[in-house]
Amino acid sequence: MDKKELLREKAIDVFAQEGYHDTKVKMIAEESGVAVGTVYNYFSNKQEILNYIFAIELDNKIDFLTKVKKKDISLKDKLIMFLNHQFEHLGENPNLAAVLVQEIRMPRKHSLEAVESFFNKLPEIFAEMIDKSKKNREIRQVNSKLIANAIFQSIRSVAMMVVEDDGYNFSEAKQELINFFWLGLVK
Amino acid sequence: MDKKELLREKAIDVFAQEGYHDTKVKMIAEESGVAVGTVYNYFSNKQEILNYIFAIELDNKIDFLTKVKKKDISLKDKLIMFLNHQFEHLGENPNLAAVLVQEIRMPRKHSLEAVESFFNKLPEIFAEMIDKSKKNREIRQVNSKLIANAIFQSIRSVAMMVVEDDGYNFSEAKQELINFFWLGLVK
Amino acid sequence: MDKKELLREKAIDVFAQEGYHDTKVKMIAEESGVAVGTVYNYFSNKQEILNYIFAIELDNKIDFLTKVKKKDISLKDKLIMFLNHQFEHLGENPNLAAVLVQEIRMPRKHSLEAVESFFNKLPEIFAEMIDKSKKNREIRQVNSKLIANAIFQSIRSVAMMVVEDDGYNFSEAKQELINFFWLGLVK
Amino acid sequence: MDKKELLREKAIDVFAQEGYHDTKVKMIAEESGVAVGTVYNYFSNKQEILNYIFAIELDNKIDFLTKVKKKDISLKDKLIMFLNHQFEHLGENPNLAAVLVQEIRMPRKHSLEAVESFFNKLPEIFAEMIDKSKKNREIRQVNSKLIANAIFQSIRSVAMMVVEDDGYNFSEAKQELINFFWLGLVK
DNA sequence: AATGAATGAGCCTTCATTCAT
DNA sequence: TATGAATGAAGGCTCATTCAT
Repeated sequence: MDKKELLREKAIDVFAQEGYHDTKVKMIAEESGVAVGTVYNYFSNKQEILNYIFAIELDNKIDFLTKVKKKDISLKDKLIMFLNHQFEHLGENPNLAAVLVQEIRMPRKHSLEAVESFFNKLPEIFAEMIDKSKKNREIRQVNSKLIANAIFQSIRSVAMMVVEDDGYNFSEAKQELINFFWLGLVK
Repeated sequence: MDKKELLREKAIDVFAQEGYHDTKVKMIAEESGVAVGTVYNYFSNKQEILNYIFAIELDNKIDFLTKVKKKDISLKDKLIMFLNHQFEHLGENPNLAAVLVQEIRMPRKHSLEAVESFFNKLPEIFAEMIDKSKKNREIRQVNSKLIANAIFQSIRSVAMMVVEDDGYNFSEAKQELINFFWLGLVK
Repeated sequence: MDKKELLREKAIDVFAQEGYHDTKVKMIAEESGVAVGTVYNYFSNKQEILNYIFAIELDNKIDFLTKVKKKDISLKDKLIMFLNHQFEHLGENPNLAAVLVQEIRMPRKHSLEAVESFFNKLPEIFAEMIDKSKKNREIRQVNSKLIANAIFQSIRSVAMMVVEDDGYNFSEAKQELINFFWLGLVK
Repeated sequence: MDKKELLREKAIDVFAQEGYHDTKVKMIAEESGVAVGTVYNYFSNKQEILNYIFAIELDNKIDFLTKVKKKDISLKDKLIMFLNHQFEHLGENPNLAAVLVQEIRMPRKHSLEAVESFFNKLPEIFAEMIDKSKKNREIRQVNSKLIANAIFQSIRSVAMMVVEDDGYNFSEAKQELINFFWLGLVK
């Protein structure tokens, strides 16, 4: 049994429930059925736990996006693929969604490496996809970075809404966003 | 001299610089040139300071949005008005922008009243504006609440980008967003 | 009432009783009748308390030795003056004696500033006194620094013996040391 | 290969480098190339490691001093023999010297058996040698125990100086001390 | 209204020690 | 005998909040 993975999963639950700042390391330990000290055998401190959670997601998403980026399909289809992947993943892990959304980049202050990357690298890849599509004359001329950010944040926020509020379902949300984005982009 | 207002302004600076959690009440007192005890003569606790900051902004924005909502102009023009107002305001108060963006809603947990409202009421008003426009057949049929949220978060995130990164200017950002949103909405 | 002085005095008692490492900051606080936090209003950390104790003694002793050094009397009389001063002071503060003796210089490792100085500066002044006496042909040619150290440590150790063991009295110890040192030095 | 001996030697190195309190048992294990658990197969706890180091030295020195004591030679020659033995030994094991000097007796508190003995037994044997010499009218009447202590501490402190500071050599230090002690003692 | 010293609950982290393998 | 992951008691330190002046 991979204890680090166990701790990561339980940490997600506790962070989601309590918020990072109100989470005591002891809670994560108890939730995981281990002693506090054990947590520190796998993470050097509390921040590292959060960082690790983001690092895993970052890897996961970068892998996926990089693969999607290379595909010879329309930007719209790429967006669809990402939204599918994203919403499926978060739908299965609502607590993870909560953690990813609740934590924010601390502007002007050094924050955790993986958290920082999460908010920089991912929109960057989006921007590259948009750029490529611009060159292909598939979409109109837009400021790629800016629009990539807007899209990235929209997705995050809508994901949260859906997870929080039972009135929504992922499939509807997905359709809405795709249409919204696509019409906003297409010539 | 209104001391509460002084404290609010200095608190914005410190929160922006340090983040809410890393800000010590003493920092705000020092920045304001008063003793810690004085802070507690105007705010019952640290959270209340943040809450007050959001409350002021919330009032400001609700007032503005309510007025805009009533106007007999197109949704696009309403969006333009809001973006103008928003970006002007934040451009003059980059630290305020940082505070408003850095703080996040704490899902599933009781958070501060005004902060909560900020993230609920404002998108709600947006949604109402969108609804109205839908009825007028000005725009296509969209899930108002969902799209309102996406727009609201996009604006927040782009505002932050512009404030953080000198490579952007508000006027360009505004134009990009308006086009993006409008094309995404219009029939 | 000078609280820092109160804390210093109580800290001496607790350090003497328990040893520095076994002393909990809470013990000092309780002994002083204040809350833990109060200790940290006067000292930035536990080490600083010990450092302050040494700093005070260092100042005291440097002042005294510097004055003695300047006097136009024999080295023997200078030693007598120092021993008188030293043993009187420690006789009145046995706990202080215990603290000063129990803490030792950590060779090859950076230790506390005042503690470090205590073990360097004081023997240095001794060495200077010996040097002067050597030049006056009052005593024989010795390695001043080395002998100064030997004398300094002898005094420390004997002071401890006397404080610990009721079988001795300061006056006898003083006489013994003076004779021992002096015969060892004189031509 | 005697593992207990290996552990003792490596422990001396680490204690010398870090000081007893800052040494983690894990460091000793790593330095020795074994697992932490293994350390506990040879020593019941951390204190026992230090105690064992002192016990070995104590035995060594008691053996030597007892033999020297019995010899039919002058006290001066006995002191010379001890200093020779001492400085040779420590010169070959500077880290050992550091450990023996850095640790101090904890007055008024139960400390480790061998450490305690080290600071009591050795000066005691010295005192006996001095006593014998006093009876033989070889030296003047002195308080044996007190002077024995002074000598013992002087040697410790000077040994440390020499080990620490390359400016000294054992042979010079030895000569200085012998002269100093002897003149201080002789009629 | 202003002050700022005092408070003390509470949390992160350490690390000597254990014990199942 | 050797291992090293697991343990959990314990302590240094923080900082929001209070309140006597």
